[in-house]
Amino acid sequence: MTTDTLSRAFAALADPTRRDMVARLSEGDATVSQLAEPYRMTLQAVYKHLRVLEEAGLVSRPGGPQPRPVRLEVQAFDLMDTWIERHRSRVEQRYRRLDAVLAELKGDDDGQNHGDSNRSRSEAAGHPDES
Amino acid sequence: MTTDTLSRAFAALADPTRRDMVARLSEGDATVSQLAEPYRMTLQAVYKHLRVLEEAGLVSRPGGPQPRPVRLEVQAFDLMDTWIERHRSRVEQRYRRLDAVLAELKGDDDGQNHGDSNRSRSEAAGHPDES
DNA sequence: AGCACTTTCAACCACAGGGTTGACGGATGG
DNA sequence: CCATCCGTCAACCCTGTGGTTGAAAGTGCT
Repeated sequence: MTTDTLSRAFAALADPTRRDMVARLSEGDATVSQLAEPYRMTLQAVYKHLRVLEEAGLVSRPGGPQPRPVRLEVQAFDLMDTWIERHRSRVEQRYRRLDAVLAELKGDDDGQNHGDSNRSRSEAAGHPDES
Repeated sequence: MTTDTLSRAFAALADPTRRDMVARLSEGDATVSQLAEPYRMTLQAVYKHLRVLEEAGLVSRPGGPQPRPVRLEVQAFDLMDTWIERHRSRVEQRYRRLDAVLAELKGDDDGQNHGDSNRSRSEAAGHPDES
């Protein structure tokens, strides 16, 4: 309902069937029944999956209602991609910086980390936003 | 249970709270209680989220049991990233090829698409695998 | 109009998932 | 030893979701 696009996109791809549909759609558009054919579930179930993908913005349905084609929508992928990429890169940066620090003080300190190494709780961070 | 890693990874990131945790962990390791502090839910709830992230392979818990740190695990992100990237690129290739075809036969055919433009159901494709 | 086919809606069922409360093991510190 | 904080497990509630069946629309063909 109030769920944001990113959540819906990730949730949509959390299902193997849906991922398979996306995989097949990446090869070319298809109608609902064409999509449904390989699976052992009902056409209605497939249709429901389709709705999920649609509401996640991963898929669109252009054309008047008959053999209504289903088309992949790339932009939603970009959303997830940039999200993942942003945080992945942050971690890697942190690793690089840590390696630098380790190289800096070589091997003088004891190997034990006393747990409270990161006392930097500077920003309140009381906001579960997405930035 | 029998759910594959990719499904778990996507499902894990489908939750805003979990995504926020990942975002914060990308800035540095943290303990369970440190992680829990900003949210208005119980520590146990946060712990559960943590378990989800852990079973998805997005996070690891090194160190003996005391202020057990939580650490981001980048490799799982690579999994999702490559998946997304693979299919995104396929669609883009298709678009390029389609543009090429359109350019090829410029404007001779009628503008109406009779719906059954893609009769190419050549490959059986009856395999819901992940490849 | 009538028939066949494809898409869509609605009601229902079983189960996974986010959240809670309650209690328990294990280290830390008086 | 006893208090305490942290992490963890378990039972339970409620909602969301994947799947079903059954029935309705919309369109194409004769």
